[in-house]
Amino acid sequence: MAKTQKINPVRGTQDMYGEAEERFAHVVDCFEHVRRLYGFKGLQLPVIEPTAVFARSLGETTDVVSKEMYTFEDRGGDSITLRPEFTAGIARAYLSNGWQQHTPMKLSCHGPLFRYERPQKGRYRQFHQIDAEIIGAAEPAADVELLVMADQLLNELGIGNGVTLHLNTLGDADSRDAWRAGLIAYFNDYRDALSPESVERLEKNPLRILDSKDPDDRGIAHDAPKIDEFLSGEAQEFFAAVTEGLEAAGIKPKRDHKLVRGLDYYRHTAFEFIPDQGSEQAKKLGSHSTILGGGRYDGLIENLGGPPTPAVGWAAGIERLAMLVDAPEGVALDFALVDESNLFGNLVIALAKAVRKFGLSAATFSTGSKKKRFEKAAKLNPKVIVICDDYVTSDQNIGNIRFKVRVGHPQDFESIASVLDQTITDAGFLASKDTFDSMYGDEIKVYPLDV
RNA sequence: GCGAUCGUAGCUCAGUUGGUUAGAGCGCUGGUUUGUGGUACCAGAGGUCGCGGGUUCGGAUCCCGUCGGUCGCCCCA
Repeated sequence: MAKTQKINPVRGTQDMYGEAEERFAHVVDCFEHVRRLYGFKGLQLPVIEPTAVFARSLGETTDVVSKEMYTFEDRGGDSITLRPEFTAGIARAYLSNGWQQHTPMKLSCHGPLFRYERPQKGRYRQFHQIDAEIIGAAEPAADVELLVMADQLLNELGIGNGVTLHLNTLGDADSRDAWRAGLIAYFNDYRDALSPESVERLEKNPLRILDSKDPDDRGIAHDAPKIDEFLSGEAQEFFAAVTEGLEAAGIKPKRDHKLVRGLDYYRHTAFEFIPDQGSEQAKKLGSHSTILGGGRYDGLIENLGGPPTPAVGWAAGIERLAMLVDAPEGVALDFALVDESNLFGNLVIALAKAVRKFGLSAATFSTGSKKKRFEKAAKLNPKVIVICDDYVTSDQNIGNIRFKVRVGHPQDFESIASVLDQTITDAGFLASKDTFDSMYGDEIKVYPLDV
């Protein structure tokens, strides 16, 4: 038969297994824990949305919308898009369901997102984020709560050290527009000195010149007008309140005048948690090392046709966080049941079921040579290996099962001994502890109740 | 969309200036052995050297193309 061609995964997707999967799951578990501590409700949202949800909210001209979305027509002719981010879908759900009645709402979710980009380190076409939002809260305290929560999350993940909160304000709509105009005027004078990319940005997204990686651009950007020169009194007060709130929580942000956000709907607070240069964390990540970012998006829900509604939120890439997290300690298997029984074919099944009823994990090994069975069991490093061996005694009706307790976990010996005793009885056998005396070799004779 | 780099067994890789039947470790299968077993030893299976062309007496090795991975630019978490 001709060899069929190997099927490759879709570019930018990954199959997670083993340690990678455990790290990923650990990040999600930790997030679920922390968001509950702050009273955020969970959300499950569709992965597909009408294309308009993103086109309207993110801005038609952004790269995300113009060239990075997975958009297709379904069989009914509707334009459908695989969500490239969470915020817009959350806003849509808020409007679809009339959740105005519940404001302010503290919401969280996590799951896959899709962007048609060139994959590289820490960046995939199907990627995953955790996300937290507060909708319907105009006060700076909401921004602060979100940031305090993010800070706690990073600390509980064990990656808080070496990561700094970079904070900026984009002001209200008027401030932002004025700043933007000021930046365009400033950079226009340096047009010839700017990198080609930045000249293009001058047209499309002048704020982005500020965080250009080009050394020449950086020099020019250094003296660019700062948002502070354009902030309205109200915007200043708002930002001051956020800063003071963070101080009260013991968080020291770094004011970053060059921090902007890519998407159009951001107002006021903008922030990113970024690993310090040269830190261990920074080395593990690729070129773009922001691990958690967000801000206030008071204009978004209105863009989607809803009433003016203030909102703040952040999102973090799970893959990126997972790269930084120490691998969680594997949960050791409690019981490995090696089937060497000839008399009782289903012995290990009964024993395993009984063990699990105690809330202990059990795995059975019934295939391959007897040596292989044992080796496979031993490799999992279980707390105890039970060899279900038997032999016929003189009266032809009695089996004998040997138990061996591993040396690696002697501290568990007592509890395991008692569980074994009970388990064996539950499984329909009589245990006699005659020889169950030492930590090492340790046999129990077990007599089936009913053979 | 642009740039760099890599592509040899299931996995991680070695293959020297192109030269006889392409190697190792791990894993897998079987066996021997060690006082009751995770060890050690032996053996076996598994590769059209990403794919297609070219140069050559001869290509895993050189050239071109193509596909795929990785990293970077753009953008973003």
